Amino acid sequence: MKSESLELKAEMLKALAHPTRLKILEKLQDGPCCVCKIIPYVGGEQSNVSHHLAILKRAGIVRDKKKGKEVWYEVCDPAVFSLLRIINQIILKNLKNKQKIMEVL
Amino acid sequence: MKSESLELKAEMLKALAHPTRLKILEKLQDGPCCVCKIIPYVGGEQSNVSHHLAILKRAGIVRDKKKGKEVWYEVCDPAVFSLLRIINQIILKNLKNKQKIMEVL
DNA sequence: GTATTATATAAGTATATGCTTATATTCTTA
DNA sequence: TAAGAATATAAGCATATACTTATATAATAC
Repeated sequence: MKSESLELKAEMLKALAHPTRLKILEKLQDGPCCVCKIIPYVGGEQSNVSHHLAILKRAGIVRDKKKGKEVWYEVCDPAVFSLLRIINQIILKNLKNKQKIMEVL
Repeated sequence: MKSESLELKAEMLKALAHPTRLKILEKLQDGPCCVCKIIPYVGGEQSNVSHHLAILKRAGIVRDKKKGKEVWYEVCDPAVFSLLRIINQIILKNLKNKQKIMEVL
């Protein structure tokens, strides 16, 4: 992969780097979901959620499908959940290390 | 993990979500490295690189160690590289899917 | 055709982020 | 002690991001 791929990587990471968007992905982990269900799950304004969904879609993380008045979203590549699990591990390890340092002091 | 962990996750992802910082991590993949080596590798102003290193450090992604006038940085948890590999996969898959769609059109 | 529903998009505003220039701090050497 | 090297931090400014309110668009029902 070429050096401009750093830009692509940064773009995708930036698309993931927001609690509301992570919350959306949390919901989509169970499978495709209608916006009408995502909004109450996530909380916040409809337009805000819609905007966050657009960011995820533009980044290629989710895709949408219209069904009548409804729009359903699903994750494009489940590998994104593996990624989030690694983040979990790193954070847990960080917290444990911080605890250890506190015990030494 | 509790729901405030979404904030922690977003924070860490945000710390990763910049091409300069990804470039730094690329350098640190080979092992600990002095700032004096990171700066020319990454390019850009010394102060800018220093600032990016501070962001990575604050996020718990890297740690530093002073050696005389020099400061050496290393990655705290190599799992971050696994994370970056997954990002690679996702992006590659996206590009391939885009290619397929182009062929259909 | 009108009204309602579901959702995307626009516009405005506050805050965050990123880069550059300048400066501060620490360490080493002569 | 002064000078130079290495790096962190401050300040200023431009741009990006995030949220709210308002509006546009498409689908459905009557």
